[in-house]
Amino acid sequence: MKAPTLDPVPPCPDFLSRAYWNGTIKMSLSKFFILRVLHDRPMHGYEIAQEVQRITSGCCSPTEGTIYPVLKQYEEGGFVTSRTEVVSGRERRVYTLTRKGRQAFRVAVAAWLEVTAALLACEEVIEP
Amino acid sequence: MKAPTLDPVPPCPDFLSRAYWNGTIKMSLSKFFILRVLHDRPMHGYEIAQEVQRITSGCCSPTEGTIYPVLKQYEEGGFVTSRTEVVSGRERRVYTLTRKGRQAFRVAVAAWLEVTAALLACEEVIEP
DNA sequence: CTTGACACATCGACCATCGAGGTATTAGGT
DNA sequence: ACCTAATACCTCGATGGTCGATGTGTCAAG
Repeated sequence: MKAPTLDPVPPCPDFLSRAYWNGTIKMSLSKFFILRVLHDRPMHGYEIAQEVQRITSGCCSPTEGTIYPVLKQYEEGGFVTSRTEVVSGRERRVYTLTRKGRQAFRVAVAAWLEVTAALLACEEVIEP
Repeated sequence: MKAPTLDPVPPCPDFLSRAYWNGTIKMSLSKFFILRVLHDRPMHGYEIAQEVQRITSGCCSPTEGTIYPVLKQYEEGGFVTSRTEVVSGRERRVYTLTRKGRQAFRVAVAAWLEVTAALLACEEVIEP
């Protein structure tokens, strides 16, 4: 009841659309920006999503399907700790970045900055 | 004859290692940088790999398993054209960026530049 | 005559993300 | 009273990008 066409080799995406590039860009940034916003202050999952969207000007907006598994992974590895809070009757799980989490963030930033240099250089290539 | 351990939920990667972050960073950049190097001049697959590695200071080094499927996709969509050359007895397939390919590159650069701003801001967060 | 660089190609696996679906509570509008 | 939207959490399947292994072949150097 879905696709009559079955594509073992999917066709060409729309490389001309901004949506395509935004999509692929997101692919490695969510994990990074989750560390980024927790670096400022402890937050709960829902808040993290909004905050990431805000600081990236909407360019990067991880969904809940992304955030909660990642937070679980981070907690498993000791990069964040979590505690349960009750705010006006509602329960929420607040995540705090650990010392180890800050270290990880520093490594991530270093890695990204190197690529950023190459990225910025691309701007000049376009209109010489 | 392989893994005795079977992980439906894989454990925590090493978020402290540069290798991890380089790995995830690569995940959306190869397609981008392939356009980038072809923007300079026509190249063949092998050369593209080396050139991408060079301009990204080794940070991004797409393998052949990445490059050839991507080139095929680009050609399908009319973003590159290819012709066969024979250089000192060896055959090679040389790829040229089309007008449409240049357009796609411009869209991609615009998308990346927006994120880059948020990325650069992260540097200042670390040591206030 | 063997080794390593060049050059192309394919395949299975892995991992990050999304979107859809599910469960609850609270606040506000009518 | 009732319904809806926003808050808040969680899980699952599908999609898509990349890697590493594997295979084929040519050429140059030792």
